[in-house]
Amino acid sequence: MATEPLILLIEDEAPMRRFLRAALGAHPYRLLEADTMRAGLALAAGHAPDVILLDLGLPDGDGLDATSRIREWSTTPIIVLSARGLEGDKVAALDAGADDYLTKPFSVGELLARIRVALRHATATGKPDPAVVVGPLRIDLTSRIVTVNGVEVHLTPTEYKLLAALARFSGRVLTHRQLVKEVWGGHTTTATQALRVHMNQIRHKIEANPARPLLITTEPGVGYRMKEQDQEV
Amino acid sequence: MATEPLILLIEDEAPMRRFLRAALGAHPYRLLEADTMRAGLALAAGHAPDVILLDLGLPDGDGLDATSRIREWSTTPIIVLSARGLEGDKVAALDAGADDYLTKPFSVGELLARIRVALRHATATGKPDPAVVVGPLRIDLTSRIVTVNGVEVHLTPTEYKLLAALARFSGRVLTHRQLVKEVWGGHTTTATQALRVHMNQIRHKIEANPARPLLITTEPGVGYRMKEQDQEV
DNA sequence: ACCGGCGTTAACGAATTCCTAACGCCCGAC
DNA sequence: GTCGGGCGTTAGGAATTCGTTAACGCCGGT
Repeated sequence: MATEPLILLIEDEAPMRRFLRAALGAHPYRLLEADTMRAGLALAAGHAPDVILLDLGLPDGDGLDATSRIREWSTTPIIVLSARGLEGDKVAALDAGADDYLTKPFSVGELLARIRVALRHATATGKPDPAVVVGPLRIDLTSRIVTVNGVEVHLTPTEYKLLAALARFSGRVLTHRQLVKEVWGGHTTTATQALRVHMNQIRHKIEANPARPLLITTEPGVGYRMKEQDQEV
Repeated sequence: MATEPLILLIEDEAPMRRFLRAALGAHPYRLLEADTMRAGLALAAGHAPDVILLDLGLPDGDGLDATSRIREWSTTPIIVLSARGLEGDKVAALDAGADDYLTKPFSVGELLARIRVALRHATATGKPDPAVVVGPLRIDLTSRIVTVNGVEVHLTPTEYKLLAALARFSGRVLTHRQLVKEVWGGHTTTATQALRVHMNQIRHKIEANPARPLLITTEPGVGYRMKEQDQEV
């Protein structure tokens, strides 16, 4: 955040965009606008905004889905703006990864205050690095590229999800249940054997000696753990 | 967050406290209650809760003032609960350092979701994990890593469960029955002999002289006790 | 229709973990 | 002095878990 904080507004209704543009314009913020989910995701990935204001009622996609997609690689604060104020909607959005939820119509002052809260969090969190580096292994969570000693390795979708989940909590143990939930999503229960197979595949792709894994160790009876991320500067 | 997240509730009205106690009780949270601002500040300082729920309408002090006071030394998420829903109140509270603001009456589901958001932030802040440290022994309860003199020690699942239970109550005696309940879960009763075996294994792994245990002492006829943890900084 | 990549399940050897049993020790009770 | 209970210690076999390979079905592209 070298200059003014950058705010990404994803909203399809032009009047609302005008309104927010005017409200934010009076403050030292730079504004980025998108009127579709697709464009919003592209801007989020390309410009690394400091806060995202997301309207749930987009025509070309589910806002909850967008939230989870962004959360796969970024911790940028997301403030949801929605016309629907039911408890279920709020809970679903917050659990999908949103940081706040405002019901339309909202007051500008409150929105600005909540944006300030979000920015405060962002600076306190520091710079969430988009890449996890552990020894020779490097996982770029934004571009989905995994390299070992600089050479790119190809991972299948589930392999990547598994590795990314471990990377996001590098240094900590993830139980079998947590991993299954991260990769397959909550409801499945009998995937614990598939887990071992995929882990084996991953190890053959990233470990120097797959029989003696150093990067991803197994905690018998509990789960797996990726070695702690290398210390940054 | 060694075990369940600790939530501090600062609220003067007994019915509301009862209500929240019931709502939170159904979830894996530990609850701390205060009915005055003074008591709340003391508990916040003494117990380092993971989330603070703060009612603004306390009789013995201004909630905004309390928020700023806490923010002087802590970044613990503060969720304000207030009967007043005016924009000015919200902005003032959020700018004073609160992280969220809920207007009474609020739905329980939304409160719980916003608590989860707050807890998510707390873990993402990247502060070093809280650990129990007793002499050369260090037990990181979140990443599940045990070290002695800095070198990592491998523990089997039951060994770890046993050690973690003792660590959580370090300084206090845990009876055989309590330990069996912690490790095997409530119903089993004839595991008191297995207890001795596992304790023996643990001692060989963490004690300098397993025959003269210093870290985990046995209270004859009662149970075991881990030496009190070193004073934190 | 063929083929290759992918996800899942099955099967089996190997390693790990867990419990029970057995024995020796210490210490208080009688 | 001796008995008995609580505890520490060790060993062995049962049970669980893990790693590994092979096979099967699915799907998209050619």
